[in-house]
Amino acid sequence: MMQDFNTVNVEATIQSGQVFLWQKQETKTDGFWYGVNGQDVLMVGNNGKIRSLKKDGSDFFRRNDDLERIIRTISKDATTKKAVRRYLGLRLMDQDPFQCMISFIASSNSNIQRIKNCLERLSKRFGQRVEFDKKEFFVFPTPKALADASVEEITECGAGYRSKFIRSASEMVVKGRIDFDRLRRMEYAQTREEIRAVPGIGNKVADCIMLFSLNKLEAFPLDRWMIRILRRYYPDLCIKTTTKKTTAMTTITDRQYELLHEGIVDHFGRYAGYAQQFLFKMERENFGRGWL
DNA sequence: CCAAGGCCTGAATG
DNA sequence: ACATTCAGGCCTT
Repeated sequence: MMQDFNTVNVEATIQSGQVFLWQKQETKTDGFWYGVNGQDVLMVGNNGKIRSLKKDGSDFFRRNDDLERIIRTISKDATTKKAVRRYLGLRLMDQDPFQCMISFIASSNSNIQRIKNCLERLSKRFGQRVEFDKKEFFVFPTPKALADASVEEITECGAGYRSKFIRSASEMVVKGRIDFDRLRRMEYAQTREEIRAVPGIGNKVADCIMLFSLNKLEAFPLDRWMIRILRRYYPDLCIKTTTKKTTAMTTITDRQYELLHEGIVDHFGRYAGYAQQFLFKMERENFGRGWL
């Protein structure tokens, strides 16, 4: 049977935990989405067609990826095959790196709704107001805008103890200590090392930033959910790391994270990040938690 | 290298 | 109502 690898499932993609500043607009006939991506505002129809304020020509849905090949590569077992079949059309997005970095620094020890609130308030306070489709939006703050903000002001946006991380990270970008264009061209391991030097960026956050905005498809964010999934469906992969037989032990050390990631790339291959996205989506749906 | 504790906050739970 | 728990981690002992 011939499968369609070109159609993007916009709703599933936007609601897959990769992005936070998106809103659905319902009409009588169909729906579409508006989203902030860095200094740009995007409008996406259910057909996946994008209109944007800046028309920067970026490949937001990564349409240049060879999905047929990628899916063939990651479909190494029954679990992945099932997840891929169920969510065919789910994509990784290629986000603005600065927004992505701040978003995931803000995400630690938090939840979707609160991350959204925080990022919306940051944008409204420090981002530029723009009009698009006769509607008002606040684009994401520039690195300079957040670097110039006080920690207290960032806290007022609901970032909590992460506020100082957000400001330091922004300063590092302004100073060129973090250079996204350069990181984008570098290898996974070295990129990881550099961004992990940013306060507030640990293993999981680093993998999110790399996978969602720096074109590192072997990045495989291991959060509590993914670790749970791996323990259930891929116990063999976990043997190296989890001799502990605990109940809900879903935190791992740096060393364990590294070993587990190696095992994952061995198993799924160089596009492991796509596998993560499909598995994550499936498990979240199975679990049936309110999501937005 | 590993374990434990603290951390902002607010929605969900009892 | 009110208190407590918990959430898609990270940093410091």
